[in-house]
Amino acid sequence: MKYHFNEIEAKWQKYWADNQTFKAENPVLSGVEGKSEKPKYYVLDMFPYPSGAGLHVGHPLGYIASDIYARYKRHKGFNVLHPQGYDSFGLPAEQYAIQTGQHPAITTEENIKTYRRQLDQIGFSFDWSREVRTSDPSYYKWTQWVFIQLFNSWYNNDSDKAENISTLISVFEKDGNTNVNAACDDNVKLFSAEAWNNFSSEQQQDILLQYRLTYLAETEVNWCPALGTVLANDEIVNGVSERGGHPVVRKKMTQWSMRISAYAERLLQGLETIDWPEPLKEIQRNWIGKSVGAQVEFNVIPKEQSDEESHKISVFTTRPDTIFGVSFMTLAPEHELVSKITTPEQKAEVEAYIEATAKRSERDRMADVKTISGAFTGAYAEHPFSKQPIPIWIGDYVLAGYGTGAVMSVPCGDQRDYDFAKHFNIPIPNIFEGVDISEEAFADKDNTIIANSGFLDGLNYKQAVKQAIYELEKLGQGKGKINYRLRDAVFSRQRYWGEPFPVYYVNGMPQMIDAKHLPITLPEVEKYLPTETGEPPLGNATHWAWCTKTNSVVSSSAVENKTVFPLELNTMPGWAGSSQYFNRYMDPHNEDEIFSQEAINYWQQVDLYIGGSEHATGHLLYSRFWQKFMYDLGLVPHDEFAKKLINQGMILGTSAFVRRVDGFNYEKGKYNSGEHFNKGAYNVKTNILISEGLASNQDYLKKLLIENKPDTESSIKSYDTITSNIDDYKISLRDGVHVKVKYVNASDELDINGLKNDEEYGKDYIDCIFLGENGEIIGGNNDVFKVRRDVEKMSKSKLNVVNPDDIVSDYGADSLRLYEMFLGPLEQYKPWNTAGITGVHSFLKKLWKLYFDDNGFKVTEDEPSKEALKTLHKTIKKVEEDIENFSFNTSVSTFMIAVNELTAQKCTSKKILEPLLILISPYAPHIAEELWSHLGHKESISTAPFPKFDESHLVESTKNYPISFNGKMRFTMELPLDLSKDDIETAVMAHEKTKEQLQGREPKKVIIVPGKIVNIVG
RNA sequence: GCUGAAGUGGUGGAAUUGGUAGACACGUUGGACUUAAAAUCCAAUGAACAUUGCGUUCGUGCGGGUUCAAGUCCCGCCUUCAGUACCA
Repeated sequence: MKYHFNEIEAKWQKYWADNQTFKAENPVLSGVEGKSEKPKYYVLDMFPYPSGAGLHVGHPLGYIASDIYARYKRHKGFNVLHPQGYDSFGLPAEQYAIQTGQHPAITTEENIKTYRRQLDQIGFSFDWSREVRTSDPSYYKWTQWVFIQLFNSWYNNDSDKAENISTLISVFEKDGNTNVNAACDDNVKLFSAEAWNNFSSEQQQDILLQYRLTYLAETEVNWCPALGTVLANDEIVNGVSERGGHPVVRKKMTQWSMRISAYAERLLQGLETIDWPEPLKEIQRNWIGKSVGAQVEFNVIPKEQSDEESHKISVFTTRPDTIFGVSFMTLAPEHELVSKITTPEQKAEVEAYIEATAKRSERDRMADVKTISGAFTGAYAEHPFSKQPIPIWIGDYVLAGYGTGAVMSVPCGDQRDYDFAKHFNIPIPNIFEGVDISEEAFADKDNTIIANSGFLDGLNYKQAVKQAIYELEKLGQGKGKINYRLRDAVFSRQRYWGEPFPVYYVNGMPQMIDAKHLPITLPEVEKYLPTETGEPPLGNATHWAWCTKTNSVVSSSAVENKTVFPLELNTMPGWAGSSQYFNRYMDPHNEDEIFSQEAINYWQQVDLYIGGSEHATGHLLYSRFWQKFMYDLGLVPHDEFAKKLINQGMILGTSAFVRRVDGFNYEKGKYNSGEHFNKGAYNVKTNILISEGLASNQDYLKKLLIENKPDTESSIKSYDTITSNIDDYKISLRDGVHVKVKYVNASDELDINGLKNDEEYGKDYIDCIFLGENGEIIGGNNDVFKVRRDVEKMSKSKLNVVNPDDIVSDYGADSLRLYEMFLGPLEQYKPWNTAGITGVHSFLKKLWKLYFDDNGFKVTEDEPSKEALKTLHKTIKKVEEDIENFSFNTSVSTFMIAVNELTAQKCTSKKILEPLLILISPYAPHIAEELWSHLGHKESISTAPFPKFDESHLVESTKNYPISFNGKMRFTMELPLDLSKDDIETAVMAHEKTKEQLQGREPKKVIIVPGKIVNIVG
C-alpha cells in the first residue's frame, strides 16, 4: 500500500470537521461545578485580514507553529482553546468597492471563503465553532460597547485606574476640579464647585470631554488626501501612508481620540511582567518614550512697560541642571505664543519663516535634518535665576507635537542647540568644569561637573538636577516632570468599511446611543466616496437600521437625523476590532455580555500568542491598553491579555529578474513593437532581454548595444553614454525586472515559452528578443536562459509568491507543515526554496514504509529491540524539549534521525511504532491519524497521551571518548563509563596513537572529565 | 546618529552549564535498478595538501584576551538586517 497523501489528508480533514475534534470544552457546560476537569491552555494566532490575493506560503508559518503547540498540549491532557477568525474591516475591500461598486461585505465574504479553503487544506486544529469576524454586527456590537465604556470613564491618577465618569461629576459638584488629579487635556481650565454648577449643560459636557478616555477634540492629525482619511502615527511609514505609500500632511480636525497616554506608565511597567520578545518590548518602550526631567516656566519680558498682557513659556527639559547654560529659547513655528510675542520689527521675517516651514511636507522635513533654519521673534524671556534677558527664537528643529513645543536652549550641552547657536551667532556660555566646547556640545551626563551656575557650581548631574528643581519650585517656576512621547490615538476614520460609532449629536455635543440598541449596523450607501459636502461616506446613507421604537430621540432616517440629531459619520479604525477579539473567543456567541465571567475566569488570558512584530506599536499596544481598561472595570482577571508572545519571522521569496535593455516606448507593462531596431545584428524589433551570463560580460554587452543602437530620434540617453560598466545603466538593466518565479527552475533557468504564455503578463514578452550567454538569440528547446535571483519579501508585486495550494497538491499538507518548520528557527527570517521540500516529503514516505511495505501492513506485536527502545526514548526526550522551547526545526531533524534508525534496525514493533506516531502527530497530523487507525484505533490520535520518557533506555555502559592534544581532537577511544580518572589516564596513555602524538615527550598535564573528554597537554 | 538582532560549508541550518564544529536536509558528483525517464536505493561531499594507505594543516565576520579546552565567555572593530529618528 502506497502513501496517497491527497486521499489521506482529505479523509482526515473531513473526519475532524464532522466530529468537531478540536472543539474546546466549554467550561460552563461540562464537568463538575461548571468547569472542565482538564487544565486549560489558550493558543492564539493573530487573525488574518482576508485580502484578495489569498495565502502564500509565508502566511501559515506562525499558524503551523501554534497548531503544533496546540496539538502537543492536547496530547499533554490540556483543554485547548485554539480559535481562528478574521480581521475583516479594512481599506483594501473598500478601495475595491470604490473602483468596482462591489459591496465590501461581498468582497470580504469571497476572500474569507478562499482563506478558509486554504487554511482547511493545511489541516489546522482550529475550533471553528468560535470563529469571529470583526465586520460581523454580532461581533462589532461589543466593539461599540467597549467604546461606550471608554466614553463613560475617566482616569484617576490618584487611584491609578479608570473610573466611571459619574465619580468625577460628583467631585466637580462638590469641589470643582482644582484638586482633581486626572489624565486630561493640557488646556483644562480650573473651576470651583460653584462655577461647575452654574455651567450650562453644554459647557459641562465640553469639560467632561477633556477627561473621558475617549473624547472628541480638535487635534492635529495626519491627513492622507489620496485615501481621504486620517491615519494614526503607526499607519505612517517614512512620512507616507503604510497602505499605498501616499503623502501625508498635518491638519487640524475634530476627531475621536483614545486617551492611551493615561496608561503610558502602566503600559511601560507591564512589559516587565510578560514573556514577550525583548526587541518587541524595546520597540514599545521607545514608542512610549518616557523621559524624566522638569517643566520650567519662563516669563516673557513685556514689550513695553505698559503692556498688560503677560506671557509664560513652558518648556520641558531632561537637563534642568544646565539651566544656567541657557542662552536662547526656541519655539516650534506652530507654537501659539509666536504671534503674540513677535515684535513689529521681526514680524515679516517670522511670518515668512512660518509660511516656509508650513509648506514643507513631513517627508521633506525628515529628509532634510541637516539644514539649520529659524527666525528671531524680537522678544525676550527672563532667566528664572539670573534674571537676564534671553532671546526667543523659532526654529523647525523644535517639534510642536513633543513636550510643550518649546525648549530652553543650552548650546554647550545639546548639539542641536549648539549648531543653531553657531549658525545664528548666539553666545555659547560654558557651564561645565574642565570641558572644551569649542568644537561641539558636551552631552555626557555621567562626567558632568557644573560650573558658572551659581548655587549649582561643583555639583554632578544628579545633584544638580535635584537642586535645580528644588530652587525652581521655590520660585514657583518649575517642577519635576515625567514626559511621555506616546500620543493619544486618533480613533476616527473617514471611511465606510469600519465599525460605526454608537454616537449622535445634540447641540454639537456627542451622546452615546443606549447600549441596548447595539449593534449600530453599517448602513447601505450608494457610493463609498465622501459626500459632495465633504462628509465621510456614511453621509451618503439614507437609512440606518438600528433605530428602534424605544428610542424616540433618533428616528429611522439619517436625512431627518441630520436636521434633528445628527449621527456620527466617521467609522472606527482597523485596530478597534482587534483590540478585544482574544477575549471574545472565550465566549463568542454570548448575546448578553461581551463574555461571561465564567468564561473569562476559566480561560483567564492568552497563554501563547503568535504573530508578526510589525504590530508592535499598533495592535499589540492598543490591545494592551484596552485590556488594562477592561481590568480597571473589573471585567478581566489580568491586565495583560497575552502571557507569552512569539514573533514568527518572515518567509522571504526568491525573486527572479531578467535584465531588460530599456527605454523603447515601454509603458504600463506593454511593449510596443516599434520600428526602432530595424538595423543591427539581429534586426531587433523590440525590447531585448539579456541572460545573466551575458549581463556579466560587460564588454560584449557594450559592443552589442552600440551595434544595435537605434538610428531614430527616439534613441535613449543611456545609449549615448554607453560604457562597459553595467552599473551606469538604468535600473532595468542593472538589476533587472521581476518575472514570475514559477517559470524559473532550481538552476535559475527561465522557461521562456511558459513566460510568453502566461495569462497575466505573457503578452508583454511575445515580441521580446532573448539573448543567451554569448549574445545568441534564444529559441531552440535546449537553449538556456539564466536569470538573476535575489531574496526579497514575498509579495504579489514582486512576482515571487509561492502558493500553498500548489505545494499541498504536489506534496501534501503534512509535507508543507514539516517543511515550513524545517526551514529554520521560527523567529528567524528565512528564504523559501520549494526544491528543498523533497527532503521532508521523502521522510514521510520512509515513515510510511515503517508501517507498510509491498506485502501490506507490517507492524507486529514483537517485543522491541534495545536499540529501537533507545531510539524511541531519545526521540521522546528531544522532541518534548524542542516543542517546549519552540524549536520546531530541530524536532523535524530528530524525526528524520529516528525514522532512519528504525528503518536500519528493521523495527516492526508496535510498542515503538505506536508511540512514535503520537510524537509526529502535532507536526504531520494526517499521516499520523491514518497510521494510527491502521494500528486498530477507532478514535482520533489527537488526544492520545504523549509518550512518557524513560531514562533507563538511554543508559550506556561505555563512552566513545574524544582524545584531544592541546585542545584538538585527534582520535576517539571506547571506554567503560564506570572507569575512574586514573584508569582512564592509564588506558589513554597506553594507546598507540597517544604515543604517536607525543613522540616521546612527557605530557605536562592530562585533563580528564569523566563521561566527556580527555585532553592531553604536551 | 541611536536602539535591537544576527554573521558557521555551494544553500537552509545543527551544536545542553565552554568539552568530538558542520547534526538533519537541499544541492552536487559517482554508482545500482531501468530500453529510457521518474521514483527508489548505495557511496562521497568544509577547504588545502597528500592520495598507496595511515594522514597532515587550516577552518564558525576581523583583531586581541581568559582557559587544559572558545562558534559559545571578556575587550575592541567590521559587516548585514530590523526598528526609530531633530524627543529637548
